[in-house]
Amino acid sequence: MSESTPRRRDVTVADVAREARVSKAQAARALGGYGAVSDDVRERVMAAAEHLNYRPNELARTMNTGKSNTLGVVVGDIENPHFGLAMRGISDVAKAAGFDVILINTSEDVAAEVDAVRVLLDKRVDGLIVAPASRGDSEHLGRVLEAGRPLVLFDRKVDGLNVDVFAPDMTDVARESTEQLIAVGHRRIAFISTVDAEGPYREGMPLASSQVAERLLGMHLAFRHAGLCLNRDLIRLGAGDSESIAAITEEVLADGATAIVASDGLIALSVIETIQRLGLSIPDDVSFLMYDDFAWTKLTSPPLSVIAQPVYDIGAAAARAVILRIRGQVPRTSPEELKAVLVERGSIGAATAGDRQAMGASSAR
Amino acid sequence: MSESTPRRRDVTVADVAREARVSKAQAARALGGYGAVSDDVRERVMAAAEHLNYRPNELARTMNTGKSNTLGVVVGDIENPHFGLAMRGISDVAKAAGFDVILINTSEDVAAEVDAVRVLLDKRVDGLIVAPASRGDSEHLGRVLEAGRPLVLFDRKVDGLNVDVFAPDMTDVARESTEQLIAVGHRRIAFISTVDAEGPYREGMPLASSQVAERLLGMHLAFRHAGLCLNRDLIRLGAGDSESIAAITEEVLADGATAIVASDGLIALSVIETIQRLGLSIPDDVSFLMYDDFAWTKLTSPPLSVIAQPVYDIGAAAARAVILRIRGQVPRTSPEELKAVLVERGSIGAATAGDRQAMGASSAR
DNA sequence: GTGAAAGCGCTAACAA
DNA sequence: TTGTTAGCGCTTTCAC
Repeated sequence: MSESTPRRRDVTVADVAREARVSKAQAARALGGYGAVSDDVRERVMAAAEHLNYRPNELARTMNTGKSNTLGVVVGDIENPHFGLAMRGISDVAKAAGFDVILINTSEDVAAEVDAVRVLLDKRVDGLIVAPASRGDSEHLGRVLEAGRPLVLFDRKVDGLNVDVFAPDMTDVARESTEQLIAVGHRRIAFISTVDAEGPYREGMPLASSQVAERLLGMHLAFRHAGLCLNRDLIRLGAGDSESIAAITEEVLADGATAIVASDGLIALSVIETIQRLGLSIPDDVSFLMYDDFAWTKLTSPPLSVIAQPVYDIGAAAARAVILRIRGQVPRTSPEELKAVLVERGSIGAATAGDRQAMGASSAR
Repeated sequence: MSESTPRRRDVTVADVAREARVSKAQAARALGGYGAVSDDVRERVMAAAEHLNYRPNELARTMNTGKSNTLGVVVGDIENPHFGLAMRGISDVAKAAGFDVILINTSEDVAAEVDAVRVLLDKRVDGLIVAPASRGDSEHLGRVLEAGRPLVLFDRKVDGLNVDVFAPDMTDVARESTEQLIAVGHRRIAFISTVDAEGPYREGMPLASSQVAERLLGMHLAFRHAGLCLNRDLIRLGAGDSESIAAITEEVLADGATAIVASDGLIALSVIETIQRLGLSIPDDVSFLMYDDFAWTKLTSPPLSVIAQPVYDIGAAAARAVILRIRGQVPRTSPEELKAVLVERGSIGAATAGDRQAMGASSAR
C-alpha cells in the first residue's frame, strides 16, 4: 500500500482536500468528525485520506482545541511493583475511556517531580495523576490547578491542596496490627522507614509521607489504648541503602525489639536478610510485619504477614476521578472502598521476653 | 469542590514583546535563545517574561521545529522490576542529556504496543526505545523508521528490522548453566515460560520472544554437546496464570524432572510455591534456576540461583544510542558489554536419580 | 452544506 | 542587530 508516499512531507488536510476536490475546511470537518458534512463529501474525503495514508497531526489538533486526550501520571518509583500495579489500574480505566496514558518517573526526587509536572503540563495532558514525593511541597501541584487542569493524588496526601486523594487511611490498620502485636506480648516494637526526617523521631513531627505519619499515629493509638508507652527510640526513619538498614536492624534488636515493622519492600528485604544473618528465627526470636503485599512474601519460610492495600483499585479510582473532572463532572469520592488490611501469614508470634533482651550486648549506644 | 479556575489565556511571546517594547521576533529570539539579540533587549525581554510569568508553549515550539526533546519508551510490563530498573537506566541517561522521558505500558499486548507507538509518534518524540512484545510484528516499528525517527530496541529482538538491539545474547549463559546442571547429574530438565506458541514445543519453532528462543537454543547446545538428548516434553510454553503454572509444575515433576528452570519471576513464584506445597525440598528433591535476579531471591531458603542480566546498563545503553542517533551520529554498538551471568546461590544440587524418576519418563538415550 | 479566511503560539526567511 | 512576513497543520468563525 505504501509505495507512493515514501519520505515526503507529511500528508495534511490540504492534500486530502485537494484529492477529494473539496475545501480544506470540509475535509477537516469530515476527518475530525465535527462540523456538518454531506455524506457524499465525507465519503470522498475518507477515500482520499485512505488513499494518501493520511494521519492527523495530533499536535496541531491539540494546539487548537487545548485537549490532548491524554492522562499524565507521575510516580516516584516505578521499580516498586506497588506503583506498577497502580499504573495498571490507571491504564485499564483510561484505555476504556479512550485516553492515552503517559508516565514520568521521578525517583522520589522533588525537583524531578516538579520537572515532570511541568513537562506533562507543557504537553497539554488533559489531567494529571500524581503520587506526590513530599507532603510539604505543593507549589508545582498548585500550578496544575491554576492552569485549569484536573489533578488527583494517589498513595499519599499533600498538605494544603484541595484535591481528591486516593489512598487508604492507614491509621486504623496500623492501630489494629499494633494491637495484635501487643496482644501477643510485644512491648518493644520497631518501625523502620526510608522516609527522611529532621533528627530523631518525636511524636507528631512533620513527615514527608502522609502514609508513614498515619502508620505511626496508629501505633501510638494502640499503645495508648493499651495503657502502654511506645518506645520512640525504636522508630527509625531515614533508613537509606541496605547497609544502613542492616545496621539499624541490628541496633533495634540489640535494643530489645521483639517485633520489627518494615515500612516497605526494600526495607523488608534488608531486615530479613539481617535477621537471617544473625541466626535469629522468625517468628520465634523476633516477629516481623511489613507494608505492601508482594508476591514473594508468600515464598519465605515462614511466609510473611503483611499489610495489603488495594493498589490496583486505588489506581483505577484515581483514573476514574480525573476523567470525570476532565469531563466537567464532580466525582463522588467514595474512598471508603479503599481499605488496607492486615494479612496474617506466619511471621508474627508471641514475644519472647527473656532471651535476647539479655544477649543484646553488641552495639547498644 | 475546586473553585473553577480563571480560564486566563496563557501569556504568549506577543504579550512579552509588548511589555518589553520590542518586536515579537526579538522577544521570541531572546526567549528561545536562538537568534542574535542585544544585551539590552534580552534583559528587557527576560524581565518582562519574569514579570508576566511567561511559560513557552512547547507544543507550538515542537510544531515548528519538529523536535520535542523527549524520548518515548514502550515496555510490556512495568510491574516487572526488570523493566523498572531498565527504565531507570534510560531516565538517568536521558536526564543527563537534557531529554524528558515518557513511558507507555502495553501489558504485553501487541495491539496496545501498536497504539503506544502511534501515540508517541503523534506526540513527536525525538526517538523511541521499545521492548517489543513480539518478534514477529514489526510493521508499526517499521513505520517509526519511515517517519524518520530514531528507534532502538531493548530486551528482545525483532525479525527483519534493521535497528540497534540492546539485549545480552542468552545463548551462552543458557548453555553454560545447562551444562552445569548436566554436570551434576540432571538429565530431565524442565523449562517453563509464559511465552505463547502454537502447539507443543519443537526445536526451532518460531517463538514470540527472541530471549526465550536463545535460552532454548543454549539448552539444546548443552545437551547436544554432552551427547544427550533434551526432552522436549519438559519444555512448557504458554504458561498463564498461577494455577496453570502450578499444574505444569506438577506435571513436569510427575514426568521425572529433576530440575526446573523458570523463565521469569512470575513463573518462579508459582513454581516454588508448588514445590513447597508438594513437600519437596530445593535442592535436595529438585533443583531450581530462574531468569532475572530479583532482590527477594536471596531471601528464600535456600537462596535461589539465578541468571542475571545487567538490566540498568541495558537501559542506559539503549538511551545513549537513541540520543546519538537523534543527534545524527551513529552509535558504535558495543553490546559485548551486556552479558548475562549465572549467579549460583544454592538452589542447584545434584540430581536425585532414584525416587521420582520411577514414575515418569521413557525415551531418550 | 460549503468555503474563505482568521487564528493557535511559535520559529524561520528575508529585508532593512 | 532588528522588524516584517510567512508559515507549521489544524480548528473555527462567519458569511454565502
